[in-house]
Amino acid sequence: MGISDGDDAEKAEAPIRQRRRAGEQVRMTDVAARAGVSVMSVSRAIRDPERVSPKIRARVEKAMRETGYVPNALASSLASQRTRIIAAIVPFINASFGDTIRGITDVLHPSGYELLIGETGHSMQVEERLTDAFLSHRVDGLLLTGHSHTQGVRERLRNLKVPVVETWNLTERPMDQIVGFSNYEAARAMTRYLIGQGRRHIGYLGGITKDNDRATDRERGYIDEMTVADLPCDRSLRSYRKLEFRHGGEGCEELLERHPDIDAIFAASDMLAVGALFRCIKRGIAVPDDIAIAGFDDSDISSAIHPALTTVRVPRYEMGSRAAQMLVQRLDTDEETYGQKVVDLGFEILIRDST
Amino acid sequence: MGISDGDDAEKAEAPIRQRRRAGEQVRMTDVAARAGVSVMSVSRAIRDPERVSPKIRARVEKAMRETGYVPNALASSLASQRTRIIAAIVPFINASFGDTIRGITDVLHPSGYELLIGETGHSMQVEERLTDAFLSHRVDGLLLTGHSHTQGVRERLRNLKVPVVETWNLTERPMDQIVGFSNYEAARAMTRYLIGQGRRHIGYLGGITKDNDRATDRERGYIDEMTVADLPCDRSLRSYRKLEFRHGGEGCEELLERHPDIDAIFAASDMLAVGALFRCIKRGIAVPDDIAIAGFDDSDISSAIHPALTTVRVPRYEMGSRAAQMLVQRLDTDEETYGQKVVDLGFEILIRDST
DNA sequence: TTCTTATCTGTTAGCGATATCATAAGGATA
DNA sequence: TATCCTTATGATATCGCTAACAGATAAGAA
Repeated sequence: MGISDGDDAEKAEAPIRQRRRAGEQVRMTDVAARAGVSVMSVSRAIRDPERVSPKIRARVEKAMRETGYVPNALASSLASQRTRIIAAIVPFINASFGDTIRGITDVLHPSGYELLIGETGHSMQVEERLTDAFLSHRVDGLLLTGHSHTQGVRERLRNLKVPVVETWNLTERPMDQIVGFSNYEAARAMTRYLIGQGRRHIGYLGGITKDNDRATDRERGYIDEMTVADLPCDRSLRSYRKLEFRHGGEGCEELLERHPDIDAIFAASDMLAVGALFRCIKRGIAVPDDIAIAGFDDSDISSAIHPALTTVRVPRYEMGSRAAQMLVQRLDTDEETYGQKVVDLGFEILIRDST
Repeated sequence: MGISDGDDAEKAEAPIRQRRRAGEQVRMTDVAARAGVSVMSVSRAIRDPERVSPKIRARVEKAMRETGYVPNALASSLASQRTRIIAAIVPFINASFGDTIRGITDVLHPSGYELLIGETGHSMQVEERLTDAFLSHRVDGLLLTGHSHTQGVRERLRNLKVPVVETWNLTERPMDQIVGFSNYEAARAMTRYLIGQGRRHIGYLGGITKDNDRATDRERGYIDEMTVADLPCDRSLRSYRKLEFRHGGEGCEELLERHPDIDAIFAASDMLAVGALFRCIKRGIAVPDDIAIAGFDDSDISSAIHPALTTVRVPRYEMGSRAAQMLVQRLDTDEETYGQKVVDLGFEILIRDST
C-alpha cells in the first residue's frame, strides 16, 4: 500500500512513472482541493491575504489548519526567483559578532527575511567556499565582514549582481556598499590619547593580520601615530595573537620580556587587553601606574573588571542593523535607489581606569 | 539585444508567454549545450563525477568554467527532496554556543551540509517561529538546545518526521535523540563539593528559568543537594539574572545584602561567577577565604582571572560535533538505524582557586 | 560471430510553488 | 438594460534541477 491516494481515477492508461514523494507532505494543491478553490487562491491567501475575498481566505485558512500545511519555501523561491534569505559571513561566532548578528536579525525578521550565517575562522579561503555555497542557495543579499576578499569572491558577486554590504570597517572603494567605522582612525585616536597621557614606550598587542583588514588597519593606525610622534614602534614592540584571554597574557609577557621598560600596552582587542591586564596584576605590575593598558571593542567584561578598561566603543549592533536595513531597502523597493555607498557609524574612545 | 540566444529556432508558432528570467543566470541547460552533452550528464558530472566518462567530465568542467555556472541549490533540492541543510536553534549567539556551532559545522561541512542558525533569545515562542521558518525551507534535520519546547514545535516535528537532535541537557524521553550532559547532576555535584568544603551558607546565582530547562535543572540540582544536606536554600538565597558580567555583580550584591553571612556562591554560569568575583574583590571580600565562588561552563575567562575560577567543564564542542554526527549518519544511510536515543557526554568539576 | 551483461548517456516527467494571462463577477454609469 | 471598468478567481506554463527509465555502446562469454 504505497503512496497512491490523493489522485483521481482516469489514469488507467499508462501510469508508467511513479515517483517517490516525500513522506506524506501536504502540498498547496491538497489545501486547494480541500478548500474547493484553485491553487492560486491559496497562494494569494498566504502571501497577500488582502487580495482574496474574506470567504476564500477563511476556507483556505481552515483547510491549512486541518491539513497541517507547511509552505514549501524551495518551490516558492524557485518560482519567484527570490529566496528572502540573506547570508552573513563573520570571522568568528562570539559575543562581539553576536551583537552584530542580533542587529541584523532584528531588522531582517520583521521584514520577512531569514539569515544564513557562515563562519570563516579568519580564512579568506573559507570565505570563498561559504560564498559559493550561499550563492548556490540563491540568497537575496550578502553581508560580509571587512573589505578584503579573494578575487574569486569579488568576481562571482559582481557577475551574479547580488547586493552586498560589507561591515566592520571602511574603505573608499567598497565592493558595493559598506557600513562600519574606521579601524585605522580608531587605533590612531587611542594611540594619540596614550601618547597624550605621557606614555612613550607603547607596545602593541594585536590580532593576527593575515586575511584580516580590521587587524591590519588597527596596527597601521598605531604605527602611523607612533611614527608621527617620533616614538619607537618597531616589530619588537608588536605582538600578534589570537583573540583569547590566554594569549593576551602570553603576549603581555612577550612584550615585557623584550621591553621591560614599556609603559603602556595598546591591545587591539579587549580579550587581549584583559588577558594582559590580569597578567600584569598577577606579576605585581601596577595598572595604570606602571603600565597603562587600553583595549578595543568595549566588550562586556571591560567595564566589569578592576581597574575598568579604557577601550574603544564600536557600533557592533548598529553595524548589523544598519547593514540589514540597507539591504532590505534595496531588495524591497523596485528601483535601484540606494543611498550612500559608505556609511561611517563612528567610534568612541572610552576612558576608564586602566590608563 | 535581450536574452535570446541559446534557443533553437522552430518556435515561431506561439511564443505567448514570456516569463522574466533572473538576470543572465546560467542554467545547467546552458552548460550542457556548450559542452555538447545532455543536462543529465552535467548533473552527474557535478554530483558524482565517477559516474561519467573522463571525456564528458572534462568537457563539462570546461563549459562550467567558461560560463561561470553556479548550481542552483533550490532547484536541486526541490527535485531531489533533500536540501542538505541542517538547522540549529540556540538561545544565544555567544562564545559558549559558538563552540557548539563550531562542533556542528566541523562535522557538517565535510559531509556537504550547510548550517542554518537561529537565535531564540531564550524564548520558546521565538523558537516556534524559527522552527516553522526552517521547516518551510525543508531542512533535512534540526538541532535544538534543551528539551523543553512548545507543543506546536513538538507536533510539527513529529508530523513532518524531521530528524531532531536535542543538545545541552539530558532527558529520558527526548523528542527524538538527545546528546548532552546532566545539568541537574552537574549542579548537584558542584553543590556537594562546596558543602564538602565546609560551606554552609551557599547562595545560588542562576540564569532566568523561564523557557530554559538548563537553568531550571541547575537550580533543581542546587536545591536538592542543599535539601539532602539539610542546609537552607530558600528563595532569598537564590538570585536570577541574565548571563552577563554586570548582572553577576548585581546578583552578588543582592545575595550579600540579604545574607551578609553567606560563605559561598554557586553561580550557574561563569559570566555570573566572574561578575560576582570581581564585585567581591572590589568590596574587599576575600575569595575564597571569606566567600567561595564556583561557576559553570569553564569559559575561556575562568582560568585567566585571579583567583582562577572553580567551575564545571561541559562538552560544548563535543555536543555539537556529536549531535551533527548522529544526524548525518541517519541522513546518509538509508536504513533508519540510529544508535542510542540518549547520549551522555558527561561533565567535569574543575577545582581551582576560587573555592 | 552472436548473445549477455555491464556501463554510459539521453529523454521525459515531475518536484511544489508563482507569474502571467484569461475569464468571470460585480458595480457604476448612461 | 447595455456598456465599460474594476476586482476576484482560475488555467496553465514555467522556475532549474533530478529520478526513473530507455537506449546505445562496449566488453566478455559461448
